[in-house]
Amino acid sequence: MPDHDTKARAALLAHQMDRLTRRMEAGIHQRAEPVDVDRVGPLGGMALLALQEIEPAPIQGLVAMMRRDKSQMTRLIQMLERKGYVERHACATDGRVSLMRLSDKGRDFVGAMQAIMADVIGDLLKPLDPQEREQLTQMLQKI
Amino acid sequence: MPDHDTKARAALLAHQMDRLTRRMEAGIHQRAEPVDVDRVGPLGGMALLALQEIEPAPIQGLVAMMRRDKSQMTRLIQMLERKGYVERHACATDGRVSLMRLSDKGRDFVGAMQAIMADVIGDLLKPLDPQEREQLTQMLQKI
DNA sequence: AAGGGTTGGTGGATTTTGTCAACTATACGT
DNA sequence: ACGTATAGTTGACAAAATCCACCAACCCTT
Repeated sequence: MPDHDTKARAALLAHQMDRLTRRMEAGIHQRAEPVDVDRVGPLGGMALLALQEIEPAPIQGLVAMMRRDKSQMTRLIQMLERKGYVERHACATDGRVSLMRLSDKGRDFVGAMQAIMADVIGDLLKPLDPQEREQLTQMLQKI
Repeated sequence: MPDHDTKARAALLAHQMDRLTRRMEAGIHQRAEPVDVDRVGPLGGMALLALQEIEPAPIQGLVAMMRRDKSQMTRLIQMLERKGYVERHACATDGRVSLMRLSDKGRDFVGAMQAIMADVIGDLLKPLDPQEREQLTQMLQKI
């Protein structure tokens, strides 16, 4: 009965991912001093991390990268800008886009955030040996 | 500079997971006939899937499994019960707990849902050969 | 150069999820 | 019998997601 197995395994995978994500967030929330995650929110944190990879970038870049609705992204960025984590300036070659980049404050945040995440995730991945971890990221990369 | 690499890779992993989750949900949302996911919501769907694995179970069971707040689970189950997907009856040995199990309608839903998920996930995992898929679920299992 | 379709970004409104604290009632241990 | 722990519920609220309409700048094609 391979059919039943396949079906159950797909659901299992989704469940595992959800669970793992949840544990990550919980771990981060726990270890991050309130000062650090000082009201950027988990989503804002992810956005800053992502932005660091592609800056300078238009909102559309983040939308594609994070797969969120664009309206959600504009509001998120507005918030991050208000709080001084990102800066924006009009694009010279296209009047519609405004390019975002991290401010110094934003860059500091990203550094701290990465440290925390490395800590938390390293912890969660303890049951895996280094080689497996490498495999895991590579597999996810392929997808 | 191994330190910088490690930090970046942790963030990358989180990002990959988030992205993959998002793609799953999008895929499911796309292929599910509206009738099927007929207002149970993504979370409700996951809950039914999870419940199937452990029924009959108290709410506390789902709370542990899905790592959500108990109040959230209460309300979610109430909704699912109202709509006829789950049934509850008092536990004989413990007056505090009420055990949940899937109704026939709930069971039908789970079957349909699993089929869709197998489809969607099978699609997303296409870049991986069968052996790798096996590895992936096993790794996640370890965690 | 002028229209028509496309794309980047915003705003409004609503729903779904998530969080935190208080509270009831039953169970359990001593 | 008493204090404490546990299962479940409720209220209030914050955060995240979704959907739709909209503007303005772009890019065509004619």
